[in-house]
Amino acid sequence: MPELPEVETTRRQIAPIIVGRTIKSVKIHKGAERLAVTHAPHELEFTLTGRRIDALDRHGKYLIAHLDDGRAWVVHLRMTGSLVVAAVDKPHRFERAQLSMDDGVVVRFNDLRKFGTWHVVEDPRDAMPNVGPDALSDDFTVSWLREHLARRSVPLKSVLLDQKVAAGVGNIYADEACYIARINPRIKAHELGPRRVARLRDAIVTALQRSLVDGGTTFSNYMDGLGGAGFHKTHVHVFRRDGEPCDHCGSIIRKIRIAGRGTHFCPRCQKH
DNA sequence: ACTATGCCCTGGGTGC
DNA sequence: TGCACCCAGGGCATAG
Repeated sequence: MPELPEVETTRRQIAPIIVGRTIKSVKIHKGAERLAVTHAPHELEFTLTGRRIDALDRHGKYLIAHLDDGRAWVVHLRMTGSLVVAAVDKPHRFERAQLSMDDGVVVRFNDLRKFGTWHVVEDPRDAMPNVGPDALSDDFTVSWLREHLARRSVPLKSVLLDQKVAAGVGNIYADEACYIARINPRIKAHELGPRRVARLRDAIVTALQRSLVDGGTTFSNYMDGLGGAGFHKTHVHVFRRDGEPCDHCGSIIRKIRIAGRGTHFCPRCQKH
């Protein structure tokens, strides 16, 4: 699942290759029409064609390509998407769209489950209306987090998945952050005191930064901007490690369900 | 305003 | 080998 570290890894890899280049052609494949949110597929292809990419930014899990006509091409990889730059060779099994750049480089959008989205908008914020500060930005402060936790009575895990609260955090890093902060993901958000909120904020940043060093986490489908895998999986503490011993205390990692999401934690290190 | 639920989508895994 | 079923989950729509 591409979350902040995976999307940022992709951005860093493909930005040097596509920024400054002009899009020569775009093809959204049959069956992947839902990819195009703001336009009909052929209109979106037409809209992108001939545009130069002036910058490639990221906010939370969104990639934002700034175009030379002032608009923005906003890409979300959702569950199984990846944006891969590759020399021309045989297409990936789950390729849903393809761009050719003016220097011959081909950018492939692969997405097994077809949940990914493309917007072309005047203002990138129009494509991500419910998104708050990026979790690795200076705007993601302890006081911001405290404010949002204080008015929510749902489990902490649910709040951490809310992109309005911490853009870029998804299921993997919500679990990892709770583990690093030694907080039970089931605790009601408003029950967290100031000290633990501060610890949690640091743990979120730590979890994301550690993964970024490894190029993100690949469990099954995620591939980075060059078609490779992230290797943070080998450094994950709890996510999908249920049944295995905790790195710290040796207790068996448990898996429960919170807000419809698989949630992993150490019952001893994260008692409360 | 907050909370809960269902939907989208398809390969991989399991059980019979 | 085949078939039915369940699971994974980000973000949105909808209802309460």
